[in-house]
Amino acid sequence: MPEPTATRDDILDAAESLFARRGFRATTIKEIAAEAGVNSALLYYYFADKETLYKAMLSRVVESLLASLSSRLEGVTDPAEAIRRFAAAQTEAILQNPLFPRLILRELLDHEAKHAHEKIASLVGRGLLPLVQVVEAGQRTGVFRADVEPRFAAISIIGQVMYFFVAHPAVAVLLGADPGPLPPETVRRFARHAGDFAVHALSI
Amino acid sequence: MPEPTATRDDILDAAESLFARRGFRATTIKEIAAEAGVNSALLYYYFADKETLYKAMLSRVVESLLASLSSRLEGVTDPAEAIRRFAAAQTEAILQNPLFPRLILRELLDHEAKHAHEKIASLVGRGLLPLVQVVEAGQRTGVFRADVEPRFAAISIIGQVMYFFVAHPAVAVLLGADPGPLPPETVRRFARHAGDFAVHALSI
DNA sequence: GTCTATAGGTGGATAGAC
DNA sequence: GTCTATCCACCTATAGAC
Repeated sequence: MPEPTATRDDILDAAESLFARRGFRATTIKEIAAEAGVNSALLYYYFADKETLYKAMLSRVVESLLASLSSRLEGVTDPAEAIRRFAAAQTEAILQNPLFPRLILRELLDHEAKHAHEKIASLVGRGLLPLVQVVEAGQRTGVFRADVEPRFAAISIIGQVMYFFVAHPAVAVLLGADPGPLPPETVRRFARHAGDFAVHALSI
Repeated sequence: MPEPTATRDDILDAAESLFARRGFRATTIKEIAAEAGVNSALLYYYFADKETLYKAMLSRVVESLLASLSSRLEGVTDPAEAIRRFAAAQTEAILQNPLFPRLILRELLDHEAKHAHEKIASLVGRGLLPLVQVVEAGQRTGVFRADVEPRFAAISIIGQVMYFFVAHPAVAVLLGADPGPLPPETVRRFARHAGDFAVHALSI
């Protein structure tokens, strides 16, 4: 792990914003440099090439998301409460970094372009699997229906929220919202809805 | 609407496959021509430029999806049954054209690049809104909970299935599946799960 | 309708001064 | 560390022969 410097972080910030909004291929080194306020050649002092910069950016984002998620989920034991908390935590983490869903979805969509396969495994292991285990725990204690595939349930829970953010243009039209980002109240209302929706779906 | 010819359709087919797998910017005119088995200059005989080709491809896909969806949903009156049918219909339409979720998600992610804003409105009006109305109908007849925002519910229902397909690399890891596309039985099992999940979530 | 050839532009990456 | 200047590859799009 190379030690962070102010300039290096500026470059990573600019890369994060541009890669999220336009995608890997549509973002140029010169654009990133311009947004970071540095010369484009300087990017090659900090990163070997565009791909390496992309991977460094994605690592930083994924780590910060997983850290944010797990810090919000400590010490919850009741399964239903854990599901609601998960939806809320996922949403709060995204409100903190709104670029996150786009970066992950782009990575999933572009998986043929190899990019960063290990990061996906990391997200599954530390993001999806804990949720699967919560559902299984609820089934063991008898509060959740036994005829639900726990892994399918985890996909349903996470999918609702991810789709809400990624489909933002469609969601905004459906909700009749002004252009631009949705107000945080609306986003948090959806998060509560998603938690309720999942708990009702799972409960006996 | 230009009249279809065999060559034009070959080009659209190739464009569909490549744009879905790699995205707009990462796909080159020469690749599309090669996959269609024609010379790259020929693409400019049928389409004004790359953007026009992209829009024609997307229109064709969206129209065929909406047609496939609505043909599967005719004459269903019971709201719970309509929800289950919707999840199944969405899944069958995707099995018929597996590229569809990626194309739509890419379009949503790239909306800043203008591309085809009208197609999103069309998908909302003819894909999402009918689902909202089903939820509202169920609430009126008292079979669905009244304390659910129908538009949020529609997002949850569609989001589950879209995420399942788009997050395929993560889903495959979670399910411990072989590389490559998931077996149709697994996909249909998820579709049934998604329908059940939503109906349980909505029912009193 | 379909091809060859190529113009014109842009992007990733490097060399080397400061 | 940061910049200027530039090379080379590749991509979109057009001109024009067949």
